[in-house]
Amino acid sequence: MGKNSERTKMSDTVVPNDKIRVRMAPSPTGFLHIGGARTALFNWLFAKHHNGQFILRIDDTDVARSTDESMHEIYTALKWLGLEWDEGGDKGGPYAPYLQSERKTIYEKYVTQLLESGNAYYCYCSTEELEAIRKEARSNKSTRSYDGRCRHLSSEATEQYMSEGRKPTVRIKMPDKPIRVDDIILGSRNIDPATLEDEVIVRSNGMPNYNLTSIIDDAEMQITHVIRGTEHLNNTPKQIAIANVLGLNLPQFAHIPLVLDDSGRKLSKRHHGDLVAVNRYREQGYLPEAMLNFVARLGWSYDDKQEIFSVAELIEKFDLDRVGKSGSVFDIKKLEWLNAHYINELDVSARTDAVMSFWEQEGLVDSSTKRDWLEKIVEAVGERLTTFQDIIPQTRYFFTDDFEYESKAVKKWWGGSDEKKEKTCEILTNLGQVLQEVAEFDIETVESAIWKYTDENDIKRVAAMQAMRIALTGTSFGPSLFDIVVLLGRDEVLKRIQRAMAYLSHK
RNA sequence: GCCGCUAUCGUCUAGGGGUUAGGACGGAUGGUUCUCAGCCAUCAAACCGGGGUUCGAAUCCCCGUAGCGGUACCA
Repeated sequence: MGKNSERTKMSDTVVPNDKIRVRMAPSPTGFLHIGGARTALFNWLFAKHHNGQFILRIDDTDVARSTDESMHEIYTALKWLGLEWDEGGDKGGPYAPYLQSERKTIYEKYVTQLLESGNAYYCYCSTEELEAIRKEARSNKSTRSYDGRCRHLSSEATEQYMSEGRKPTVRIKMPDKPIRVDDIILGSRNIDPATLEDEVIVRSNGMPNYNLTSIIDDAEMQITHVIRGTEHLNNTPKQIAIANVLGLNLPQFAHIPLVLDDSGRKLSKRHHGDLVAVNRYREQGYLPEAMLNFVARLGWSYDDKQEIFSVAELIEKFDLDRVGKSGSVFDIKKLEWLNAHYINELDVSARTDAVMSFWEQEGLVDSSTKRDWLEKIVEAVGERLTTFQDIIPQTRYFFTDDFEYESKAVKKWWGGSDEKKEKTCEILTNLGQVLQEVAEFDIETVESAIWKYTDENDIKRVAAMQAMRIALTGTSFGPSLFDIVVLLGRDEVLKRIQRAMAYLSHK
């Protein structure tokens, strides 16, 4: 497999009897966005493909920003996508609890160990002091922004700080030997210890930090592979250093490239708002299959022929060795194409089910609306839906005649001049007459009657049809007009033709 | 500033010393039809730059450049 052979080898180093365990570890500080969904998907696919386990851990050590609401939104999004987890979240499991905020005593044990072995120390620097240190380091072109000055605090200094009431943080002492980082996707490298600084591992409020909790939990929860975004790449050596000192087993790492916006920046809640929220796509009438298929192809490919992958195929074919190294732009056009594809694979009944809530939301249908009729509407709409919410603009006129005539359409097909309008009125009148007299109001009869009229009177089919289409729907495009006519019914059609003629003669 | 990662059509990507550099989305054109969508056909569109290595480089190496990520008592 060419360039990826090295990676393949690395992922194959997993002992086959070892059950693969991966995790998704979101921080509940907002909704799940496209990038997070992809991280979840890659983890989930990797687990499913290798018959392993997918764990959902909630990294909520940031008390100030974490919310319960966010956590539940993440659950909803993940469940909608069908990325069910084997352990964790609201589900529990053998390594419970899975909320880091509930695992404090576990971390405390390790922190004590670190402190006692001299691998961590208290740091009394204030935020302001830290900032000054950083500024200084920057102007000195230093490779780190904290100089480790509290490593060797005298007991007098410590007492002094304590008497001032300062609450210390705990910092990890970084090693002075290079750290080797092996990454399944990115390969191996050695990190110069001069670039590693003594990270804060416990906040002054007593809450431990990500770099500590993450690697501890990965070990405690027997995680074999950490698959996460490359924004964590620089955290990895720090976490490895901590694990080494603690004697923890290391997972294998696989950093997946970022999902970017169309100007090449990382997708984030902060900059892109809920434009990138997974739940929003659900609300807009996207199908989870489309979303999954789309997101899977961001950074992963199978070969040069296949774009459409069912979930089962994804599970069968996905592996880390075909994940690329460079970021990928989120292209909504492609998502739309995929969504249309998956919608069109649904039968009429399933499509009707899917579309129902949108109609209901708009107050267009209620329990008395006939299912049979609705299905026929969906059938008439055919392959015109990109998302389910498209059903509203495309079918509103079936339920109400309270619509405006589109001015562009009016101008083009009803006529800009009085003369043309008169002609249109004449056609409409005759069409109304034809429809009035037609014996059976079904598609075949209506169609042949109309064609008979146009052809015998030397009227262009398009002109007649478009004139009537606007009268019936207000727009110049949509399903087959015969479908519309029959679905609307004779009375409604005649009524709308009357209304159109009134409009034409008054203007 | 410092550290790191990355680099094939506009976008997602295949390929990986010798290819007409392939596919898909999007775009354009034509066909089909009562319109639109769809479908079918066709077209335009790419190896970041410079040096090496080599008979031959988009592919390997080096150096640039650019973009991005990180640089928090966020994750």
